[in-house]
Amino acid sequence: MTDLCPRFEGAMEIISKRWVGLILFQLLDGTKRFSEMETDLPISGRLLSDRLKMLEKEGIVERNIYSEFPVRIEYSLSEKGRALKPVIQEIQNWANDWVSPEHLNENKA
Amino acid sequence: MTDLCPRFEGAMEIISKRWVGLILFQLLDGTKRFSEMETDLPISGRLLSDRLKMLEKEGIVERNIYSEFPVRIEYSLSEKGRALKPVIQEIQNWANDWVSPEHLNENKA
DNA sequence: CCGTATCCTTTCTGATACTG
DNA sequence: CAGTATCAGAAAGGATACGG
Repeated sequence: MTDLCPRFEGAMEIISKRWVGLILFQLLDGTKRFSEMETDLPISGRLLSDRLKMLEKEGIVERNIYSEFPVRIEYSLSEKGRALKPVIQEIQNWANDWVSPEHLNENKA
Repeated sequence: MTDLCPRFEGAMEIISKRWVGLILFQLLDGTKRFSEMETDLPISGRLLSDRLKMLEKEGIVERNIYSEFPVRIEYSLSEKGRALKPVIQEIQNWANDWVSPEHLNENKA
């Protein structure tokens, strides 16, 4: 079993991780700081931290530290991350065509 | 918090559900029977059943029953489901460019 | 063949509290 | 500000057995 396409599976494993889509969506808009992201996303700091670490490990997100005072840390997309733009774009297109804004929180069968 | 884009969030909630990507990938290839999918996917029958039911509820997958003998049941994509083809395609493109086939099972920090 | 029901284990999430 | 540690509850996942 399981041999659809190893690369595709690998990609899905990253992208389909919960919250990753929203994080990417946000970072495509530009560099962000931790607290900004935490404010704009519906997740706790711990989860955001987990995901950013994971995405950094995957080479999708870059973490830049500016030794000013106070220290500033910014997150942005790497080239690999920016390459996901078409994916996010297509999801957005599909969402516009097929998903109603009220959809959220309706999926408890 | 949370107001990136309700539609996008709704879309991500469906698409990023674990295994959904692989299921869509498979169905884009054509109509499939339950046992075929179970054989080709790395998930148990219970999960496959759950996901198909969810996708059917979302109007993405169609379930067709042919009253032959023995009864034959086939799954295929609805128009809404086929509209996801560009998304899957872009993920595939990204995977080809950026994901190594060995990637699987490396994400346990 | 095509599932559903149940049980049990693993993983994921979120709240809270605490460092540099 | 930018996280990490811990802990408990929720959700997801797999195995198995059974029904149409």
